[in-house]
Amino acid sequence: MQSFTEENYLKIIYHLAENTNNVQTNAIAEQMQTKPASVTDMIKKLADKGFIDYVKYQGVTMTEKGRNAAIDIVRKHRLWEVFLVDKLNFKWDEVHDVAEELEHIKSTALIERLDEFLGFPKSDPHGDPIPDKNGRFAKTQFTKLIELKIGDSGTITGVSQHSSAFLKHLEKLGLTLGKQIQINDVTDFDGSVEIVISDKQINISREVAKHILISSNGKN
Amino acid sequence: MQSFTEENYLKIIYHLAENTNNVQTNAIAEQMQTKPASVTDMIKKLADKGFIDYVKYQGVTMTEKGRNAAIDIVRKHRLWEVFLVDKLNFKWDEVHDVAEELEHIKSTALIERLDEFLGFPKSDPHGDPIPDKNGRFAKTQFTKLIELKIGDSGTITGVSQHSSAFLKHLEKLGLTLGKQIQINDVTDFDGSVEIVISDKQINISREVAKHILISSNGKN
DNA sequence: TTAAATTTTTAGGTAAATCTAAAAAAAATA
DNA sequence: TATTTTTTTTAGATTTACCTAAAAATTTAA
Ligand SMILES: [Mn+2]
Ligand SMILES: [Mn+2]
Ligand SMILES: [Mn+2]
Ligand SMILES: [Mn+2]
Repeated sequence: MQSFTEENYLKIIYHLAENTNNVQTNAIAEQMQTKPASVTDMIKKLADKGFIDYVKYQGVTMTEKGRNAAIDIVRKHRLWEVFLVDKLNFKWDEVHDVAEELEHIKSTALIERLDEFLGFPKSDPHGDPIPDKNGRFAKTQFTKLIELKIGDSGTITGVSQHSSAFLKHLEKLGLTLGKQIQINDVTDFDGSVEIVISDKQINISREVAKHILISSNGKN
Repeated sequence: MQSFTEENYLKIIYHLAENTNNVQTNAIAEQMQTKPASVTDMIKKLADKGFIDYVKYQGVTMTEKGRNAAIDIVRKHRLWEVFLVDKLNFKWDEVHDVAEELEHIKSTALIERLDEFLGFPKSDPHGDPIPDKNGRFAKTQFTKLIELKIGDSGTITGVSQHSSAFLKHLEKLGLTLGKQIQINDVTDFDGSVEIVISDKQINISREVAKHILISSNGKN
């Protein structure tokens, strides 16, 4: 069994590995809010334990064992987030920090029964997929709102930024999961996007549009 | 905020202080499954932080601050136990170890909403009282079954031993919370007790009888 | 009330996870 | 290609929570 710290490293390396092949020391340090020297120490340890492959100066890649361990933590994180929102009436912007703690509770029985209690949810309050107990989950194929063209429409099915400030902002604009949107116009001046949502026309900044994930109507 | 280790020390000192005025170093070491020398280190630290009063060679006593901190942990532990039994269908002998981890999750909002979700329970699956959010709880006045005399009767309202082995044994004998019992006889030979429960007559060992808590009929 | 037993503390050390400062390697740029 | 910049690693410390062995204080018993 791994320490909390090891689990946090594994989860972060796993997420970084979704975008790059070789995960860099500095990238890990930034995510872990620690120093590169500390990361070097830890990745040696994780490599010794067989969670990652590590070649000096070349960054790290996850092994099968490491990926499984990381997915297990992600599963727990997302299930707890569903619990907090569905059962304890937390808002979607309030759950992340608590889930960061709850994800480290070690009990297979607990997480399986929680999964069942929640009705085996497929996605968390931010639209992210929840791996099943075998670590399997549908690889979601979303389009960023910013990439849509005028006239395109779709459903909000996820966000790629989990900060409380961002989520609260979306909430205020009515941009919540499941809502239908259509692109009306893209402003030349600042790249902001004019969309129609719930029969109202609103303008959202480029920065916001970058982090909203859309599934096109008709598919998915 | 305290570390997990500090919280565990506080909780154990709090429980030991229920039976003695000055809690001894060795008693803490035994409960913490650690060495007396380690305890000395930690109690100095807890004294520095104002959680306990400590005089060399005299043992420790809890301060108001320490008691409040400990009660808060006990509250969390017991609420999580209720959650596990009431919502996730754990048995009463399966919850303790998981609750030992969950009790350290730091979020006031979480525990208050959990309390509400559970319907503000007054006692946990083992009959122990749950402090409210201000740390107040009814001091339960139970009698040990072993202390009852022939002919006495009452209701099982608690246990003073939380090991899985003991609780499973009680379950098998049908000795669960809320059950009515009456003392039929006490065996001279081994001190075992013959009781009537659910219209059946069974014999329980002295050791078992010591750890079952009864509230007399009529009161409580 | 001295001697023996028990309890508690001190002294000195270890392992995990962090840090700073400086050296080494790799990548980018001129 | 040589130089500069960036990335990564090493070396050496620090902090927390432990440990063992030995000394000191307290309690119990003779
Ligand atoms: Mn999250
Ligand atoms: Mn999430
Ligand atoms: Mn318990
Ligand atoms: Mn309990």
